[in-house]
Amino acid sequence: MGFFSKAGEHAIRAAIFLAGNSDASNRKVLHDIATAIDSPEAYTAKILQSLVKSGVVRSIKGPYGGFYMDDEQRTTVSLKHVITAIDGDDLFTRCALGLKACSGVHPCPVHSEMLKIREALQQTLQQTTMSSLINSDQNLHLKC
Amino acid sequence: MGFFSKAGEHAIRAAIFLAGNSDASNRKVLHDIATAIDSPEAYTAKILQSLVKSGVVRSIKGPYGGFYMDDEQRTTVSLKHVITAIDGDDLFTRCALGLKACSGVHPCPVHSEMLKIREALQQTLQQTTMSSLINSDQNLHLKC
DNA sequence: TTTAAAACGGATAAAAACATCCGAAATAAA
DNA sequence: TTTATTTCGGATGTTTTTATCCGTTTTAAA
Repeated sequence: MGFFSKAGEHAIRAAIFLAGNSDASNRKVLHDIATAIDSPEAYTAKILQSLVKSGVVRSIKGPYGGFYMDDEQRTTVSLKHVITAIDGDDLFTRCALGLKACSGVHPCPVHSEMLKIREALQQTLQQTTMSSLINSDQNLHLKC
Repeated sequence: MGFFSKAGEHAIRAAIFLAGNSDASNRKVLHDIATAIDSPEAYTAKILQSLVKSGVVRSIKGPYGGFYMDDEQRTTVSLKHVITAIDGDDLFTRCALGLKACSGVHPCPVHSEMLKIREALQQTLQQTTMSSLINSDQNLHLKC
């Protein structure tokens, strides 16, 4: 895979879609989200449930319910929040060679090289909030 | 997972071990490699076969045979060669959101952000040759 | 209060990644 | 030439990830 798992990719697309196309009084229903981001509906349901639990999006049950992202989440939630909610933090913490004991005091042969990349990635994902994404590009495309 | 698949992690450890502990007249046998890098033996066999096919290491069959890395490979082979031999180039080419049509002219919402990280990673992996690794650290530890 | 629409949660299924097994081919030494 | 040692390659098994299914819960409207 690339940087993220497939579930993580679905999650980011779903989060961006909700950031740009929903709010507390304009909820989106699972079917519409899955269609908009071109992801399998049932699997997207699971992923959205995880995002709700981790506070990335909100949901309301019953008729006229659905998923949405509120203004606070749009400004607070970063790509790092989204991806760690689904993939965990292996990308930021796991030794590139898979060594359990790898650390600053006991580094693997590629430790310092990878640390730089890792920190650049982490910083980019942290500073990329949902609002920064939807403001920088009003024509977000999330499928195909 | 982290940046690389588990197979990719095994592969890098194996390549570094052979770079630092073998040459054309000092081959290492599968069992010793697997032990040295703390990887499952049978699976390591498969991975080594891929590395042989892609020219990262060499092998000789029969008694007194084994795997090794020659001087040319030590200076030529980079971490990028090793990892692409096992994981392919998804890490360098796949859209972070999994969009098929993502590209410079039709970018996904995180295209430019991820491109920078991707290029930094690619450059780091390309310039990190096997010889640079074993020269910079004579006490490579590859297990635990 | 009944009905219908939606998310929720647990069970199951399919695909991919991870890993093992074993016979075949190569080859060095006895 | 026989034997033993090693990699090679195909088949198989296991685990994790990806994905689906379906009954339950919530809740708004009729």
